[in-house]
Amino acid sequence: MAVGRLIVVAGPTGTGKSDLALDLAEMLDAEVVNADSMQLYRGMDIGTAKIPAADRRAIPHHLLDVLDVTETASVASYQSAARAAIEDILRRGRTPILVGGSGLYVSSVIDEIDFPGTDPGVRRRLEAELAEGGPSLLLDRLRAVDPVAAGSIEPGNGRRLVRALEVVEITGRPFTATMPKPGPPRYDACYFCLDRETAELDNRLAARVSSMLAAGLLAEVRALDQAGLRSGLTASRALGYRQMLDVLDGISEQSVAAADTVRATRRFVRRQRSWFGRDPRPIRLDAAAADVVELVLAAVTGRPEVSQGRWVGWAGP
RNA sequence: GGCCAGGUAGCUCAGUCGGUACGAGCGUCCGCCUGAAAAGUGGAAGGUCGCCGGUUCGAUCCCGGCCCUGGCCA
Repeated sequence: MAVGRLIVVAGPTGTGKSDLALDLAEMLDAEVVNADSMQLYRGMDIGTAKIPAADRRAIPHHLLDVLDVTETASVASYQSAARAAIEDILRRGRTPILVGGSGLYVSSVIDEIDFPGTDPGVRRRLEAELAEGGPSLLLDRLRAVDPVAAGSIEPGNGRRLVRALEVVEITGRPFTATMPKPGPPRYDACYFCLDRETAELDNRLAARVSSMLAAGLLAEVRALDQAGLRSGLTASRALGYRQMLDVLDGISEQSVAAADTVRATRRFVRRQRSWFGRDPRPIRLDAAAADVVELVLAAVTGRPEVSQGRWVGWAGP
């Protein structure tokens, strides 16, 4: 039963998105498209909670293991790859399910966002200037060339200041520093946001980190270290990986690193909720509800039990 | 039992040579987010400064006693 539209399963990490996607995929003759910035990396398996190939129930998964840890991930390239994968799946008469917790990545697929180009040379120069003069230098410069952007970027956010200046310099046009208002999603997407009660999610996260360690996370990180993980701008910052590198360096004990990872993950969940929470479009589901799969199927096939924008299950976080 | 160090924000600790705690990091809460987004960033709430007395115009800071913690010695 293909439904001819995109299904999106987003939400904070550790809520059970990947498992739900597998269940849905089986029922809908669907294929999974990853929307998780870290599962893009080859070899980052345990720490990203990537579903092992053997457990994928023969359901095709796209955009997993497409980058080397030394490569820098980027939304722009993700956007075109993900859209291409989705369009191909639809063309073949199957159902694409976009699954992941990277808010900007999900948005890049279903929203009308055009990412202006980039120039490594310009970028490098601006970054050097940031390192030397600090953000205030760049902010002053941005004020002169693009006051609107300068007004909406936090004065201390060097990263965004660099990007804004880069865009202005290479395109000659102002930098759009605000996200577009949510409109009708592309691909007629049926958009779900999965969540769980905070206390329950906290427990799951703690348990997940312990089982990652038991499953050999440290060894995975050691192997990736040999493969150049440290030189990867994005991959080396991943939750769990950064902390395990500290263990390898003797900077912290494994137990401390584990606690740090849990804490950092909780902080991440908060940012994810802040991101997804403001989007009025998704149907919010409690992953702990016994009938999540049925609820999703009902919504996807247009039956009235589930209404857009309403919490289903519990009242929401 | 004696000696020493210490008891300040939920946690770890700064600090006040007596005048309303400029506290910090972490945690918590609330935001932002257009080519690093598991990244980057803004803000807020939290304190009877162990307890009881004394000295003083005034004590978290001085004095006495007590309680608690850690260490050392018997």
